[in-house]
Amino acid sequence: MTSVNEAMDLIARGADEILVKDELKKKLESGKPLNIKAGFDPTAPDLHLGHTVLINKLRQFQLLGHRVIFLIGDFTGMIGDPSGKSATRPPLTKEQVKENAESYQQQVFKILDPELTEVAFNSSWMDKMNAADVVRLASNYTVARMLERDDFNKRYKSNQSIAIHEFLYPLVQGYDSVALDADVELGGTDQKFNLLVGRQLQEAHSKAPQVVITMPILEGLDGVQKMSKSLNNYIGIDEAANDMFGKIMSVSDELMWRYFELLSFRPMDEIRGFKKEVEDGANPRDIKFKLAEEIITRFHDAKAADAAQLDFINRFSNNEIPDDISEVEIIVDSEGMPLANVLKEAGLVSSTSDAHRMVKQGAVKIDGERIEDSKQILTLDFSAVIQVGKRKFARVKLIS
RNA sequence: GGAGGGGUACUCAAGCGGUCAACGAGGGCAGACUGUAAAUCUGUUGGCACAGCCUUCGUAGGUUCGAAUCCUACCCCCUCCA
Repeated sequence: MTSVNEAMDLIARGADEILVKDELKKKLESGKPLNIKAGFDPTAPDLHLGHTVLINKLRQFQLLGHRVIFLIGDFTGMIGDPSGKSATRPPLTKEQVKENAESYQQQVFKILDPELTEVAFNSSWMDKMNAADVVRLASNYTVARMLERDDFNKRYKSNQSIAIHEFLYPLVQGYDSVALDADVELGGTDQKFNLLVGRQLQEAHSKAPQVVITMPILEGLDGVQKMSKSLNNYIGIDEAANDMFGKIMSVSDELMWRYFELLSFRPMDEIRGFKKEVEDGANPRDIKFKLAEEIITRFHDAKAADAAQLDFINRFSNNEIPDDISEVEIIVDSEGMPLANVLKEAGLVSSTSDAHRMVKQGAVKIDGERIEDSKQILTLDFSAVIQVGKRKFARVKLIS
């Protein structure tokens, strides 16, 4: 049985803020399993490691014996989170929401224990509200306090429009905490305001206010901007083991420690030990191997992790051609085809112009030999491994 | 409703009749060096039948031998006044 202090340490790991710490301690001391709430948008559930920072924290609560409520904001989805000023989203159909929710669970249960997770939809109580209920809910909060929120504030000051219904978003999210009897709610740092509204509404309903825990936004592979799909600096949890391995290895040494803190389940003491090893001269690469191995084991399995590591060493340390490369057959006529076009057809470059550039820069190899002429004609009997840059390979065969 | 400013490639940002496929910076990609780290240096960054040609500068027209640059209309954004 973990002590309350040990539990506090585990919960605090990587967290940005815990409001209010003493309240959390008291809740933990009660010895009762707590309701841990986290809300998710019902949109495209394509999770990457950045999202898992929060889910990892939920998992830690489960390990401590608490109950996680995975809340799908299907009702709030209709409003659209005004955080940041995104354009209005088209409302999702019931079927889409259901589909997304299922896909979510599938991905999330790679980390969470399904036995200790309750999935909830906020439409199940919001749909029952009538206009009078909504007015009553709205009476619990003031315009002045709404305008404290940073993005509302900016928009208000710069004379940009704020639709009234946008004020309802934090209120509904907060009401979810009332409906669920949440003891703790987790969210990203950008959710701080919304999470705090939950506290206020719980008090207005004569309930104990929830503890709010904000988790930092994980930096992407570049180490500067937040991990996101649109910035293409992410590691998706569905990615192939080899790709995951390579991407984790490309993380800078500095960022590696942050990934350890937020993505690894190793005890902090062990991680501090790794840090010491590196300071004493160990190759950071070998420590990074451990991080990659742990994460790939989580989303694939130990065997895949080992194979990925072996592949990585062969490919990049020993400069070998990987053996799982794709095979491409290209149909040509008797005249053959210029190399540049073959590269394009094989999907190794985006255009023939790009192909010419790559060859000029010495990035193209055929069976390991650097090529200098991008216009050379490849004929029907051609069959070889073509490489572009460090990581693009294809076994190319010309057929008629 | 009135006055002014602006829309340029992935982003920011020059250019304001030919020398502009469009300066510069960031980002991306590639090469060197490495541990596919960081830092650094170099090259590259619209397309194609690639020493040449074709299409790009909010949209549509027009002037001109020639327009991102001038004119007209339209769309969108911003600032100030009411």
